[in-house]
Amino acid sequence: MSDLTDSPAESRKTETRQRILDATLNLIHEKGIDKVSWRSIARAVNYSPAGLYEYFDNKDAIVDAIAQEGLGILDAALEAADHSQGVEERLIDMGKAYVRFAHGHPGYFNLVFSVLPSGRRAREQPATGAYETVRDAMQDGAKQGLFRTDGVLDEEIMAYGFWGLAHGIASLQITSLQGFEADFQQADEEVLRAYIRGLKR
Amino acid sequence: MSDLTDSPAESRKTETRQRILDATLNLIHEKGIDKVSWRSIARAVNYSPAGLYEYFDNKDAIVDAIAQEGLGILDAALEAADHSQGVEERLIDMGKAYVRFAHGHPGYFNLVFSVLPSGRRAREQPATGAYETVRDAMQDGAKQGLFRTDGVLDEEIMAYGFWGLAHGIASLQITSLQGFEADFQQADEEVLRAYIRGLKR
DNA sequence: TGTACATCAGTGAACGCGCGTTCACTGATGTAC
DNA sequence: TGTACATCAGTGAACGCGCGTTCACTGATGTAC
Repeated sequence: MSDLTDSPAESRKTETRQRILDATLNLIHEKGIDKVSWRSIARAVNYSPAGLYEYFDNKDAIVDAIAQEGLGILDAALEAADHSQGVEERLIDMGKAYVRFAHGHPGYFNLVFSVLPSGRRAREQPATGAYETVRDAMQDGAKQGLFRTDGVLDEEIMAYGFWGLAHGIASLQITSLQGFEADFQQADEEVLRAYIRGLKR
Repeated sequence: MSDLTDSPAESRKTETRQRILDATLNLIHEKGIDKVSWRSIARAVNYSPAGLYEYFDNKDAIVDAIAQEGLGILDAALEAADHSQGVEERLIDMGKAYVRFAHGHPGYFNLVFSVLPSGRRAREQPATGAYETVRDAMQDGAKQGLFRTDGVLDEEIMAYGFWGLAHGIASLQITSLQGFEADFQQADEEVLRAYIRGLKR
């Protein structure tokens, strides 16, 4: 993480920035993002509200930085899941990884994919990296002749649907279905497989 | 809407309640729910903040009432979409109706399906009525021998996946993909069909 | 090594603001006789 | 129909609170000579 060209002063600053980000993510987990105020962040890192301005210009800057971190984690998770043998297994693993990400980092997940509570739109094109990983796998499948290639149902749309399915079951699980007792892991695998089956020629 | 047994006084009260709900939904659309305060609702209906207490105990009560309305609309939309000939068409129509609901009523949609900004969980089991409409169609399909009936992939899981897919593409469209130029209607139909195809025996 | 000064990281008090809630109140409408 | 009273719908002022931001400040650390 620490850049070798950083002066000691710069790297201390970077560390503090990170401490602030970590504390804020914690607060988001605990209380929901709308209850997280500038002052509450300052309290969490034992600073005066004024002191925080040394590190960030405003709450949006902090939230944006956290969302970027979240995106990085998601990107990495999907890439890590992209190393199975066949195209189908790669896709299934990615779908599962997506859901696991939502469960493991609901704070990030909500931040990245919601209309932000501030009313601002979520980042411009969230998760483009992760999305491309999915689309690439779809393209591989199409190249191998695994999938239909109707005029309409191209790789882009196939990837869109897959992403939507993974996203949908993930967000249902962490919102409406939170607390439900069910073997979601198995159900998720089944429905992801069903979708892929439907793409085949 | 108005109950015939209501006294004039009671029905005036009901009307005012409705005016408050409508104004609040408007505010939610305009500014996002977290920016909607008790006082801003009062301002919107030209009441003093104190006057509102005649009609609702607090903001949560108002929001809950709106969420109930939203659920009613969604239930009705899915039921209305449930009148095509074959099971497959019924499902496709419902999926489209779901997405149309999200587009047409993003305020309701976010309210019903998000972790509420207040940090409260969304209502206990949102959209059970609408969900059951989907599951019933799945069951019909299974009864007719249209779908596989593996041990694992039962109607419940099929419905869960369908709901997740519709929910996922809907929420992507109104958040991350908002403003994108694409023929989502066609893409949605294709991916919904692909999923259903994957359920078939 | 010591001294003088500059920079840095952070403080504490203050500002004006919008919030939710309370309370005593008022003026209009409804009811009883 | 008129009068006396009760209820109703809503007001206005006040409360204490947490908020974001500013500003003059301080004490510690770093730098130059």
